[in-house]
Amino acid sequence: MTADDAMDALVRTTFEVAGVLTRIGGEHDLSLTQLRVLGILRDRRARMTELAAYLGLDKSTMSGLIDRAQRRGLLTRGKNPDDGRVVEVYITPAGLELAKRVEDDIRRALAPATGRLDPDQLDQLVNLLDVVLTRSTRAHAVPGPTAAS
Amino acid sequence: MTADDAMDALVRTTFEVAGVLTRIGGEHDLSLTQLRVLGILRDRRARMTELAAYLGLDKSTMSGLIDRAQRRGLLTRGKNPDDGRVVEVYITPAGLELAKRVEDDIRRALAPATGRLDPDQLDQLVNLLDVVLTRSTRAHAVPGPTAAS
DNA sequence: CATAGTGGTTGGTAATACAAATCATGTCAA
DNA sequence: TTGACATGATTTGTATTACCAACCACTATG
Repeated sequence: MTADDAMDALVRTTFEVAGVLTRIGGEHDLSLTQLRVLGILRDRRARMTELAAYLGLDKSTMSGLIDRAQRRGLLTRGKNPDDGRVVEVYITPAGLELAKRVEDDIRRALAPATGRLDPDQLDQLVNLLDVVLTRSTRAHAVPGPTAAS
Repeated sequence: MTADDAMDALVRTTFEVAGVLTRIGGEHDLSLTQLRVLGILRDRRARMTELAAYLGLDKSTMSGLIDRAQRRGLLTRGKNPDDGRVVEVYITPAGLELAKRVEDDIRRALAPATGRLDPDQLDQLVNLLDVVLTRSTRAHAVPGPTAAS
């Protein structure tokens, strides 16, 4: 029964957080997907197919998405010298700045929620979610089930 | 710092779970939003404005959403005898059946993830997420921070 | 070097979402 | 009671998101 409760809590949390992200994104004229793209490109560059695969979208969807973000000056397309077919996408300074602002807003928006937990509980939550997020089947060296933190 | 980690874990979990829901929904020709509508109407009926407010969407968006679902025979529109302006939306037997199938699929899809946690951990996770989801400011009588389960 | 494969874009269509305008019904005050 | 306003929902118009199929450009392989 508890597994069902957990599923329920996860799904409700998902909608709740997605709602917050959608709202904050909207305040900056960013869809949830654009917000994700910006988030990904904050750290690293990526090729179109890579982005599409990561986001679970079709290549053609990426083209339009990147088109619009590029038109807004948030991203740039560049060529890969080793393979003329590849298009690599970078974030621009303007994009980076926007990404930072959005991240701050998200932090502020979620603070009341996470703020209801004390440091120990936050640690627990992070550890538990990390386990849930583990993609592979390998045990992943769970960092102490109950003896955590 | 841990609050940021928690935020990060929550956001990544959100995208992960949303991805699963989108995939499963897609297998049944349901968008994430339609899936939510179906989920809401499983238990109770609702009026258009109510649904829109709950989902954070515009009323006009709801009209189209309900139109399509109704055309598929998943929902019905009914009139409220007390107020002629109000339209109430019900789920149909077909819709209920689909909702159940989808829920099963979601359960199956998330099982590997939640299955990595033992009963105690599942309890912890549910409790922690419940606290995070608490909308109001009241302390909500946290059911045992560390002494849980 | 021809052929097949890979990476992206283009064109077409449907769904999602918003805003503004509209319509029908309710409510309230003069 | 009726005129003015408010509320609930739909309609219309537009942009975005997303898919698929077809296509173009470039690589790799025989």
